[in-house]
Amino acid sequence: MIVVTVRSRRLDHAEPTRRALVDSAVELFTERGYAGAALDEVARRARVTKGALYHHFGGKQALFEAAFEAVETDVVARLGRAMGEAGSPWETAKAGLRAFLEVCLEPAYQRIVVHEAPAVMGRNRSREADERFTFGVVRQAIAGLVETGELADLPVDALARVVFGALSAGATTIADSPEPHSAKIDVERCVEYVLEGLRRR
Amino acid sequence: MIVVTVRSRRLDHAEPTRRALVDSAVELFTERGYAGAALDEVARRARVTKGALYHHFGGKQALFEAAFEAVETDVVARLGRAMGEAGSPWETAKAGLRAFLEVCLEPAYQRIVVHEAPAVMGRNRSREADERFTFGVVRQAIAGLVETGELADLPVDALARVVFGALSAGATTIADSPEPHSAKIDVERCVEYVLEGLRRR
DNA sequence: AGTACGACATACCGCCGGTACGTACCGCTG
DNA sequence: CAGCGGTACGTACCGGCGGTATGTCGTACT
Repeated sequence: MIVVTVRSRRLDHAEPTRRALVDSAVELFTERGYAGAALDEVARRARVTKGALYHHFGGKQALFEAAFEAVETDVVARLGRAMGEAGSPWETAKAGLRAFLEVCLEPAYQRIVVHEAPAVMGRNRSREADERFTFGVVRQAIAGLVETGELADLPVDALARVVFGALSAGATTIADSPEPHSAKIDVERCVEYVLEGLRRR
Repeated sequence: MIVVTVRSRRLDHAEPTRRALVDSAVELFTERGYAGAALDEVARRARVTKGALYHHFGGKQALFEAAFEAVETDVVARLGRAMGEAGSPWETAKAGLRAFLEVCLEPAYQRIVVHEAPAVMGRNRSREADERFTFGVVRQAIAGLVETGELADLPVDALARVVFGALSAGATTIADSPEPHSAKIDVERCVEYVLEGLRRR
């Protein structure tokens, strides 16, 4: 039996508005944070009304999570490209590190994923979501290094969390620094030194 | 000239209500987060009205910052006691590390300081505030270790931020873990390994 | 005793998230 | 092609909550 799923033409109309809503949500949440962004204005920027918004999303929180996913999927894709070009596992990890620091400089990632998400979605939901995105990438890299014996034999989960925290803090430091350039040099030195210190010894 | 400042008896009445407000603010912000805590209920738990609240504080944000400071000062005091008993700088640092992980398990610190503060107070204000409290302690410890040559010669600011991030992430991991006990063992192993890796080599 | 001021209480406004309901348009069926 | 059901919105409204303006009571000071 062959089932041909025909995309309704109505969906061709519905999806663009949905995407427009997510886009303006990412914009406004980035600019003013979760509490500061009014749903009326999110809808206005997408040139629809709140009715449309509540048709596509369950509420403000659901809209935020959609924005969160949009940002994360984009980031993960770029991280994948940056790491795919490297050779050895160790080189891959370092390439990922640098790419991740770059990503953390972007306002949308900083505000939505790093700062607001834990408070808005709750710690557990935020953690679970991260698992499927950026943190998942870091975890994979760490796991690979531990398996191949490059890194010391430590519990992967805990190690990945600690390293991820160090990376995020470093990135935040760079982003908020009055002199991002020199700050980035300092942070990269520290992080690389930390990673070197983790090598099997 | 001798000036005797006589504490007005009115202040003896005003300060207890102020403290009661801060206390119930810490409670409610911990339970329901910043957005979920209604000022009316904060006042109600302190057995006053919103009028009293707005007499003592400029607004919700100011109240949050007062709660933030209350939590942090308490934590710093306990950290100081825990570290004062140790001998060498290295031992002091390790004692501080363990004490800090303990602190991070407390809901009030987790919710108010770690998760909500960056979003509520803004990243820069939150960073500046931290500087005067918990992060200041960590920074001091790191600076001491670098000066005495125990740690590698890295930029202190960046290093302190990275280590602080690693600690916070580790603590969050423990707090949110389904099995905090084993998680704590894992995290402590990782963090100690990271610190060992930072020793001058 | 009168007065000034601080420490609250009360009443009210405006914004915003959420809900209920109405409407236009599309695709399907007989 | 007429009628019908359902989807994709728009409109109108409610309620909660942060913030403000104003009133009141008690204390210290003269």
